[in-house]
Amino acid sequence: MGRAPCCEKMGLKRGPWTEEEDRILVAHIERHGHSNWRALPKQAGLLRCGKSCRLRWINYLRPDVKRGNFTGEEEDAIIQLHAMLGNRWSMIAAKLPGRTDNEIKNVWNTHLKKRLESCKPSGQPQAGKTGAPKRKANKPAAVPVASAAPEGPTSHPVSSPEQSLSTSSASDDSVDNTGSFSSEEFQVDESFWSETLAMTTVDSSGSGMESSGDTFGADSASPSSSNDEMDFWVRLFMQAGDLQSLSQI
DNA sequence: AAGCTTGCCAACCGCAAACGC
DNA sequence: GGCGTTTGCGGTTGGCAAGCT
Repeated sequence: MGRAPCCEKMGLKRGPWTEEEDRILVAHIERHGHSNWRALPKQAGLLRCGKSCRLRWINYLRPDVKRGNFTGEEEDAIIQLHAMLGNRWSMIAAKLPGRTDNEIKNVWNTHLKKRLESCKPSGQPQAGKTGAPKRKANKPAAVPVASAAPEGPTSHPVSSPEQSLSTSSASDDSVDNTGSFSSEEFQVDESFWSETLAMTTVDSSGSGMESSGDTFGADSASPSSSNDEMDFWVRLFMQAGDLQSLSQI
């Protein structure tokens, strides 16, 4: 909001969107779609840059965007995914129907990160905070082991939902120091992600979550049920467990 | 009641990948 | 294959509201 303007110099508007602008953008996208963000504002008669329109649509105006507080399950999912993926917000968002990367990023930075830090010994670096390379699009396999399996014993890249933070207010210690999963014990490699993500997208039973690419399409299906979400996590954890066993052979 | 601090979140920027010619 | 343009992503900022002194 207060940086060097990129739109202002072209006479374009910046800052908070008005209801009128929202209406115009939604109406235009409903009628013509958004094949070309750059041309869209001009066609719609908006004094905004395409980037701004895109962001507004994705983060706020899309019909499938879920508003309101995050549920415990969603927070757990974010924590787990962040432990494995690092700051790949778009990938995390793809696994949380109705949530945007921006929203997840905000929740992480304002709530979850602090919560996580408060229950780990000082000096422990945050999972994936620095390790993840910036934007390796569509390449979950690129998750470096270092970020996928945080070094501290307090982080559990893959733990059961019961171990998750939001359900452990009285047992933060359990998240803990016992280290049932150490970085040596659990390492996520490329094949893990290829297989795991493929499993979630191609799941023929139909119980998997949506594919990461289509989850948020304006015309995508409605969000999956929480049962499906739980199913996803159960499968993910089981898969992780299987791979661990195999790696020890 | 007023001033100050802190937390939240919408929106912006820069960079890099993807795309098209 | 090279180059310019567009899109998407992650990091960061700053306005506002709530809480605190």
